[in-house]
Amino acid sequence: MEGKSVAGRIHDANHRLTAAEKRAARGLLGSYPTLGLAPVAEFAQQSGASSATVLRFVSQLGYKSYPDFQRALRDELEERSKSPLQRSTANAGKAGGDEHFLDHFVTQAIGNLRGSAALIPASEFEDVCARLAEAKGACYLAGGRFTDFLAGYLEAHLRLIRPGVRRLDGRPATRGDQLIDVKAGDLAIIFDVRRYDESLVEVASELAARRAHIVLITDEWMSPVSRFAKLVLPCRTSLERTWDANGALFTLAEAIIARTTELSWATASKRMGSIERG
Amino acid sequence: MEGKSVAGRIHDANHRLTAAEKRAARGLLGSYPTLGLAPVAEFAQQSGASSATVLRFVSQLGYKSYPDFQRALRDELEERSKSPLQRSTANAGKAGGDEHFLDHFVTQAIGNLRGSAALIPASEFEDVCARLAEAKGACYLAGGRFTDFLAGYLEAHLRLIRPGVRRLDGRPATRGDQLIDVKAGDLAIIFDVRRYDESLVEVASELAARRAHIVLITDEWMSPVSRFAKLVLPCRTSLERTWDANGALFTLAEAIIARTTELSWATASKRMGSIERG
DNA sequence: TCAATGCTGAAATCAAAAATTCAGAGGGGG
DNA sequence: CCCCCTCTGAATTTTTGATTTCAGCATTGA
Repeated sequence: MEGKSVAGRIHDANHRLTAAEKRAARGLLGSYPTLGLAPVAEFAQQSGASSATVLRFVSQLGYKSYPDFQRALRDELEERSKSPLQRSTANAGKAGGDEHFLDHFVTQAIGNLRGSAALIPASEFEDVCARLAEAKGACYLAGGRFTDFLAGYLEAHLRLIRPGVRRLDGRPATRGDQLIDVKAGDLAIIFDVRRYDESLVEVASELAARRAHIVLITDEWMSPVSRFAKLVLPCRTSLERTWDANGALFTLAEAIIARTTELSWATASKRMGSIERG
Repeated sequence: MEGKSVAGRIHDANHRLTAAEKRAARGLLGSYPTLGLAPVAEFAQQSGASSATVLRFVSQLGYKSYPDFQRALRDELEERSKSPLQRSTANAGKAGGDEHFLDHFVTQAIGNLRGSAALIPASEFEDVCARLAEAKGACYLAGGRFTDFLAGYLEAHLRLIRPGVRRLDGRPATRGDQLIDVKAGDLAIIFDVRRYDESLVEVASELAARRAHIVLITDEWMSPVSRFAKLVLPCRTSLERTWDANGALFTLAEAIIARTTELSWATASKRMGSIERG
């Protein structure tokens, strides 16, 4: 228990934590470790809890005082900058493989998330959500080889909060049928990332011809679909590996879901209620 | 002068500093920025100067108080951990709505990611990837209402790197057919999050009866499937909103894909190559 | 529905750290 | 060699922030 990292202790104590204490934990993990180095009052305010709760949280972690906890954070920080690579050899218990893989991967994913948030103008994001919330006309969804699952995920949620949601599947044979009802002003959300899908360009061009309002969710290298899109939301996906990471697109989809729900709460909540019961 | 880094200010002010103040500067630079985040007394002791000198030093740098100086250090630290492409776009917005929604959402998602990394033992993660890479026996995938798309995403990638990957769909009618070939030692990966899917428990129990090795990817509240699982990878999903966020599960899936690819590179790369060409 | 338990944050208390003061040390110039 | 000026850190004061307390609130279980 003594020599454990702060993040590790949060893990251990997780089940003991009360609701407000978890808020504190989340806040800290969200901007780690800086928030913990701030005075209690600021920590409290930033994480949406009271000072008292933060103190209780820290004490749950096993520190006997707040300054004690801060010292632990500083030590960790110091440790990390001393030995960039070998830091968590401390808890390198038993598994033979690369202990840090998950940590390292998650760090990169976080970088992509932050990068994406910076890449996407707030106004465009808001615009998309507002259009979805208005629920005028239909909303079509499509994705490429892998991103089709993102489209599916988004569709499954949007169906709950508004009517007129359809997914376009990839089969060229049925494309005509699927697009036949598209009207001017309908919304279309297309996911497309590198190794871009040619058929999506065709779909997009068809949608554009029918005056649909196309939103493109893509990677930093920009799918060619952007040519037809009214709004483009680019995400960072880079990874020093075989594959790119689409986690940022996924989180963007979830953000859209959350924001749209919020914007259309009055109607969406009723709708969801009736679906529950039905 | 205002927006300058602390280290930069030290450089600029260097000639103005007295002997003892330089000792303080040297100490801070020596373990930057940690020492500056400590209380004055400790800073003083560690750097071999008195508290008063440290305070004078800080004031020379242009900060109006010690806490003010510490805040600058924390801000710097936070800034540094932010992504390569950053703030310029962040504050460029002009939309009327909730400017910070996406930023805020992303911050929470990051918290969930970090929390998940802390929650998942490296050994279990490695174990799952190693089993996948071995490619002995078949690998079944299943998910619930929303998480089915995660299962699909994982499946689409795993198919590229190893044989014997199947997805179990939700229809009870075909369940018998799907499970008929399950053999002892086969791998099964099940996704299940809150509002847990009852049918998944049944599937899991059937799989367990056939001695499959069940891996469960779930949220912090633990799907009841855990009863049958050999390995559980829990992720943080909490959000102060209507829905939980599954971004951490998604990223975990991507991490599994990346790690498994790495572990089985010799065989996987050939396989992927032939799929490309075929 | 109502008690009981436990969680929560506002306010009061208390401790610690930051700021200030000042006597004396050190060092350079006369 | 001595005086004067500047720098320095111990001691003191003041301010800030950590801790505790407690009344109200929510949640759970009967």
